[in-house]
Amino acid sequence: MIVRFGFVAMSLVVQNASPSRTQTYAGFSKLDDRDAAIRRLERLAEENLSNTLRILKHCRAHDIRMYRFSSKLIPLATHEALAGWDPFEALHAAFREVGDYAKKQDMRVSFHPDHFCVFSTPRPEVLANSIRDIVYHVRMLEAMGLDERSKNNIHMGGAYGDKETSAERFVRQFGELEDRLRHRITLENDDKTFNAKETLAAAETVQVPMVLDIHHHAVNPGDTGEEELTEGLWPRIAETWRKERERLGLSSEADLPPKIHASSPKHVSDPRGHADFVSAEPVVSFLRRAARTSAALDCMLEAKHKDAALFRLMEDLKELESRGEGVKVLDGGRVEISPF
DNA sequence: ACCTGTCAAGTCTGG
DNA sequence: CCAGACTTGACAGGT
Repeated sequence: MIVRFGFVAMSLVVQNASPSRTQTYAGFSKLDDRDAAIRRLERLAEENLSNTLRILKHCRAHDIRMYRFSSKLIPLATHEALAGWDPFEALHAAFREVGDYAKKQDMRVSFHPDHFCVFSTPRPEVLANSIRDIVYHVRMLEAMGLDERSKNNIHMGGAYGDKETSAERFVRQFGELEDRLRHRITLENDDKTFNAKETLAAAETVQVPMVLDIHHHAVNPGDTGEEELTEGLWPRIAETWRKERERLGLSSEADLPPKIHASSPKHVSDPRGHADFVSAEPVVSFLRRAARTSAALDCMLEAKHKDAALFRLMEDLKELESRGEGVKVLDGGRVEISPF
């Protein structure tokens, strides 16, 4: 199985390259020239996009083929008070340049709208905000000129005291989204409410691919044991991706491999928190089992130290390779994992 | 230059 | 019923 690794949003290696510079609404409304204030937001967005491009070039230089964009590329993008503002016109060229570069380097890119995007919510205004947030993220992918292989990963949301009803509400409300939005979404198991089995059931029902977070699974496994995860759930998760490839007319698993997230617990007292780095052994242990089913897989690292954690993991993988642990570091940032 | 409280947004818990 | 925790990088205002 061929595995590629990626990291999230910012680089700890490239200096002064934040893709998430912003402005508070309090600061924005203090400026009395509204046009100038809006131009300032657009200037910040251009700076964020130009730093995003710098990070993509850094990825290319280090054979990193997977990256998650910051959701904060455009400051105050979905704020109520800026509802009439369309930043995409001014940012057209900047978005296109980022997208063109990602395509040229054949990078897998994505977004991860954060916890304000909740399709299980019983509150109509929260649902409306969630749709607005998804539209914002989809418009960014479209402005980059990226096809539907590039997606926005979300969680199902809260349980509100009744997880079953909540899951049904998720399926109903999510199902009402137009195809243009639905085809841009993946579903991920979370660390305290919807576990891997429940998330997979929902993903199968609404027909979107599922992203498996193996750290979330470790702290929120439900009744799913390790054996059932790799022998029972993983083949079904891989199948959600096969269906998506079929829908997109892609023939090879390498064209859109299943995706997982990996991170390590911050501390025994805070097992849900993300550690600075990622321990290689538990990840390799999962990958070797997944390799029974899959020929390709992409793994997003969610570590505090971002790309620095990725570089350290690659060094640790080389160490495992030298000990004959079923790992082989290839060129192009790819790692070959042998099944066991 | 550095430190600390705050930030647009949601949900859950505990008092 | 409401305040605070959760989580995160960066702003904003202070020294």
